Amino acid sequence: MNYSTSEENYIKSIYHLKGDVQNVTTNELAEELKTRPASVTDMLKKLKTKKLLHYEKYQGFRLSAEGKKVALNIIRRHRLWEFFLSEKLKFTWDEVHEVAEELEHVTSKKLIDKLDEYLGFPKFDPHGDPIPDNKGKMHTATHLTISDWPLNTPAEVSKVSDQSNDMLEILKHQQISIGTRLEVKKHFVFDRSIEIEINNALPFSISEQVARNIWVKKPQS
Amino acid sequence: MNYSTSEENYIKSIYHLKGDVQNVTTNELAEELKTRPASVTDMLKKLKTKKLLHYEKYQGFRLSAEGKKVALNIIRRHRLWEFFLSEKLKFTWDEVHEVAEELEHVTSKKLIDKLDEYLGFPKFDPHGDPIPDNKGKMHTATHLTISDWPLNTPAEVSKVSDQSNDMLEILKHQQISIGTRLEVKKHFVFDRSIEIEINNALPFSISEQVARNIWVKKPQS
DNA sequence: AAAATATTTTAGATTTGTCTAAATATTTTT
DNA sequence: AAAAATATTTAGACAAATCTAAAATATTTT
Repeated sequence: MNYSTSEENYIKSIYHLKGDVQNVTTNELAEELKTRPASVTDMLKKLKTKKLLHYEKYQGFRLSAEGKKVALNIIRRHRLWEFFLSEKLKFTWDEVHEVAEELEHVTSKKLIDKLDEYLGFPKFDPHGDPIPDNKGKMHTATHLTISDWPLNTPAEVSKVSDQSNDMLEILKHQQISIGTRLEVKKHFVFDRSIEIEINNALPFSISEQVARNIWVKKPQS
Repeated sequence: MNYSTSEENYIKSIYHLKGDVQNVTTNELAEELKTRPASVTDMLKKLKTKKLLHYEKYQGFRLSAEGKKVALNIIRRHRLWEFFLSEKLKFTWDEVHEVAEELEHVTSKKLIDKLDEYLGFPKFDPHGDPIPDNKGKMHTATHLTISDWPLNTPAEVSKVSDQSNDMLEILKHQQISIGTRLEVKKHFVFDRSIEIEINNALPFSISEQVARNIWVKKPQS
């Protein structure tokens, strides 16, 4: 089933406001979409007949199972495009959203699955938000290894899986420890090594083996 | 200035039918766009007020300078996306058009210029059609592939792009080589295969894949 | 529990892009 | 050059998505 750009934007906004658990009110959604409550009511009646949401007059509404599926699919498209724009076309993190708002409405499933593959099945977009896979599953983890962390996005080291002396030797040498703040600057395709930057110092690279063992999360503040 | 998807499709079709030299008729355009003549008239009035074309009642219409600029921009977007889909996402040549029809309407100039750069400023799309640069300039090569050569017009083979053994086997079999004179007699819509005639002998057909690799020019004399 | 206030829905209008059917203009045929 | 055929435009309608203003319903306050 395909939906219009407008229908997709309503679905997406409902999901962003409350997921599929809580009821959303007409005014809230009007505010979010920068439209009028009357327009919201009109569209909701339409989405109800399409069984994308549960809706009782004056009682607010909530996404149905099908509605959630549709929402996750739109979010998948949006975030994959954001990743592409940032990683491949070198847009800065603050420029990607607007363009992705347009690209997300191109509905070819094949396009999105191939794009996903081309990008290496990324798990998070440049803002650190998780990207649903082609079955709608998302990594809820806020912890990732450096290898999966988005480029140019602040990170804080939270864990090191391999505690061997050999690993610790490298960490000590590079002055990396729990709590260290860093950013990933570059992914090298050839050997999947990674360049990181700490405290605005000169970036340096680490091998994939090392990167896969260093876990990071969004910094506290 | 931004135009709606529908307006863009009209502009693009006019350009495809006649460029900006000849007048296009209402029925031709209705046929091309799979719509009704009345709808064409409606849209043309609108495009006239936007100064994208010259239009006199009952006299047909032609793109204005501004209209041509818009058309070339849409074609640029379309062909860059086709190149991307084919080169990066590994779509086959026959799958790219449909998806590009959607992507071409995403209007961010920055997106397209960065995509162009990322792709290495390609000059031709996967079908061999030239891609306008960001100033609207296209490689207007006097050399064309057999697929683009006009019907019943003398041509001389100037180049063969694919020099693989498999390609050369076909050329040898059909007795085609650099300098061979031929005429294109027919285009088959179904598989875009092409019928050619050499030395007034019995015409025979070649596939699109082969035709796209054989370049021709006007014979010397 | 009634009044006041806030929220939501309905009724009716508007814009864009499309359509059918009828009217008008142009071109071709006789 | 008139009739017939063809092409184009106009008139009026419709669906989608939106809006304003008014009515209906729900919630909060007194």
